[in-house]
Amino acid sequence: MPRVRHERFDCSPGCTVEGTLRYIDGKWKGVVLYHLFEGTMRFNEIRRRIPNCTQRMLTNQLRELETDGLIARKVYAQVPPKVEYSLTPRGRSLEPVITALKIWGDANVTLAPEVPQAAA
Amino acid sequence: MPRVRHERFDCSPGCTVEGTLRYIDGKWKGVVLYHLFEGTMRFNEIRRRIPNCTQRMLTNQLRELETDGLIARKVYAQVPPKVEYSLTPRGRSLEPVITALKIWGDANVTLAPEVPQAAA
DNA sequence: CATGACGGTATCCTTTTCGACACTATGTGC
DNA sequence: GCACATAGTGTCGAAAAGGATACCGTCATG
Repeated sequence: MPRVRHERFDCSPGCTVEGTLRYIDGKWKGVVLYHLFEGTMRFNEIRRRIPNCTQRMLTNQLRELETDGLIARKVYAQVPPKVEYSLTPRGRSLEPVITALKIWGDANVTLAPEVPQAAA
Repeated sequence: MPRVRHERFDCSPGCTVEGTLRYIDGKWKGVVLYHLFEGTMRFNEIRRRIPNCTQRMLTNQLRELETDGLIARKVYAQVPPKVEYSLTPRGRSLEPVITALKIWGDANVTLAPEVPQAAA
């Protein structure tokens, strides 16, 4: 999330591209959305799927996604807390975008590029 | 561009999504790519299309895109300098991604949300 | 009583991003 | 001699992103 989420996007025709990016930018938002496409999930369920993301960051990203109307947060008033996250229709409409990102990434992003894999 | 471009993307299946984002993230990269899909352009040509972007930032973004192998930079050894930017095949392969971002943005990103458009 | 699971907060700190502004070199035009 | 255009670079500083760590309340389990 940049300092100002979206101020004016009529500056030039490509600006809606940036506009979309502002929504899915953020270190873990892409992955979170990707996982939520599988279905509703509880907080720790998501957390386990993204081990490198700290609890605070996950909370942050989820809150922002919620604020942006991409995901819904449902709290159950139970004693061991239970919170479920799911995509809103708006969030689900991002599926082609995430899919495009994943396809390109699978083809072009080298996994762990700098790691010399047990450089003997 | 986050602090580390891509360290390991094998952490979870959605990570290539983030991987792709790391390439097109950066305040103006999306727009720059978008404009370059139209064809080769000179520095100030791009600059004029993205008025809100400062010269330094544009140079930055172009350098990063070049480093990532998405665009090519051709310098003509002329006295009034002339530099042309164009997409590499790799950069061009991002077209479906940018297109998906633009489609979603056109449909979902409100232009200038806080501006009450001549609120009388 | 201590520990763990759940779903978070609060605080602190470092790194990154990005904007503003000035400065560069060279040739042309006035 | 001065300004202008091109395509930058350098430096500074503020703000934001993001990581580390500790803490919260409640209930169940051992």
